[in-house]
Amino acid sequence: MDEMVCDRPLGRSSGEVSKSRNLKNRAIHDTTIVDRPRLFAGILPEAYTGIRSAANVKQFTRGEMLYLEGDAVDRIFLLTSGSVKITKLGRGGEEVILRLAVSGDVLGAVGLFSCGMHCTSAEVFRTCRALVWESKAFKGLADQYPMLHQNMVAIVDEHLRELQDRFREVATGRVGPRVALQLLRLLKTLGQPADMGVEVSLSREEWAQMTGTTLFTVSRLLSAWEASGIVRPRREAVVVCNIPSLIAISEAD
Amino acid sequence: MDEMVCDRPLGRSSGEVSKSRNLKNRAIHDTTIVDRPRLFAGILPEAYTGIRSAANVKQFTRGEMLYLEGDAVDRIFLLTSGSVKITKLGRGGEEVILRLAVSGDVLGAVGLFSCGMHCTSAEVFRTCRALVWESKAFKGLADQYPMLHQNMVAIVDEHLRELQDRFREVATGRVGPRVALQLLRLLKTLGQPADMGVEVSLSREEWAQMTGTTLFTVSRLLSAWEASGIVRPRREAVVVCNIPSLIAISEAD
DNA sequence: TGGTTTGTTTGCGCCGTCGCAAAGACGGGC
DNA sequence: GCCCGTCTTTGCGACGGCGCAAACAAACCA
Repeated sequence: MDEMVCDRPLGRSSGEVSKSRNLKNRAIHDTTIVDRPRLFAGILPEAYTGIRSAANVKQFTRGEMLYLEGDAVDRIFLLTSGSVKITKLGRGGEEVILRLAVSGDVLGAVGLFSCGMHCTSAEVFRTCRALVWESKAFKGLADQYPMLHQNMVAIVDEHLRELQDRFREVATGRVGPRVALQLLRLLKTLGQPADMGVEVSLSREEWAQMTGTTLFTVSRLLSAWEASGIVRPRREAVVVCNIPSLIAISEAD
Repeated sequence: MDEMVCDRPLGRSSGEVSKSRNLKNRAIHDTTIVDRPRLFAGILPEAYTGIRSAANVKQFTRGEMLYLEGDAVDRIFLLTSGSVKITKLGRGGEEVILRLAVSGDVLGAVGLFSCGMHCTSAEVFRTCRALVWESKAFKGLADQYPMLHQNMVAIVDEHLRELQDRFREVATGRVGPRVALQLLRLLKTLGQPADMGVEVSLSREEWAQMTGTTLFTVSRLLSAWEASGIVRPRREAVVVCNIPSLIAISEAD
């Protein structure tokens, strides 16, 4: 019943790993603050409890669409497990993946306070659970706790910064370094221990949609890297064996 | 002394043109609300006056750097005239242009509330004036007027949405449509009436840096479009003559 | 006014990447 | 186990766009 937000596979986006490890023996309400999703950072524990109780816990299975590009924002999601693919379509049907949301990420909140419409689609990638607020209720909460707006600024800005990096890469760089870099990025949020390495489960086409290339080119790259012992290509996944080499490739040229 | 924020060359990013035109005879304090920069939307006029009085009015000339990638955020700028080029560099020195800020746009405010660092550089493009707040003072204002945070969410989200579009274009589309589309976009914010058309002042290299290509390819495209009577290439500028044709090109493929 | 700097155009050749097609590998269902 | 659908690999061919270099044009300055 009490949804925890703590099952990120490897690492943590902020640099607080060592900190929370050092504090593992502290009081319970302290750890609830440390493991709190960024959206609710700085909210008092009792207020946090109230905010959470205004949400319904729901589960979604792979392939389900949480919302579609163009929909009005009617629900706000806070992922507590699993992952969600955030995509955008072109007129010709070409689809790009903007990011993969994981546990602790919030979906829809930002759009609610800008134009009120989703400009992306959200498809469940790994079966996930989420806290779900009605948009009207969430608006009320945001009015009550101004800190939510401040947190949203930081969250959107982080998304913007990552997309700025990827824009620069796809605008000026070659495919190899881009794919290597994206592989390294997703290792941190989606990587799972596998035989002699870390596995990231994305199909060739999905890697292509993240990096602005084709599934064929991705396949060829992975084959070449396998020959060098850097990765082990799997069906709808890649096992990374040699991270330093991958970093070297990502910095080439 | 009283800086107005109202000299956008053509059009307006929001859809309020007809509205403000219909209300042109209303009381003065109403028009100050209509022409208010988005950052201060929803702020009471008297509070707005106080906020503005906390800023210094400064002028910057073409080529000046307002801040550099990696700098700590120490000043917040609100442009009242001119324009500023927001760029990002790669390790190899390749530079991309993320956007061109114009009158009414705010620079630095978002970074102040996320990581406190600039992740882009800002170079004055057309000599500009700006209201400038010390970051500490601005933080105090944001605490005092929570609406500022809410407005910042909408502002960053708009930047994110535009970059998402451009990311999709550069990731999946061809150069021609991209350049045409960017030409149409900047027409709205930077376009100035010229002989039989609208002029946008950007060099070939800058067009390339906005669209993820090279100045040579841009030059070739413009030459081809000139042969069709769609544009008139100028030194460090392009005059657009046939907008519908440009739209057709941007939607091709 | 003439020289210098900066920006632009255009030709030519090459290479990275795409696009398709066919074959192969893997997994799921019955 | 077998079939069938989906995903992946690889070869081959083509082409869009890049990179360079040289000529050209326009502004700037003395």
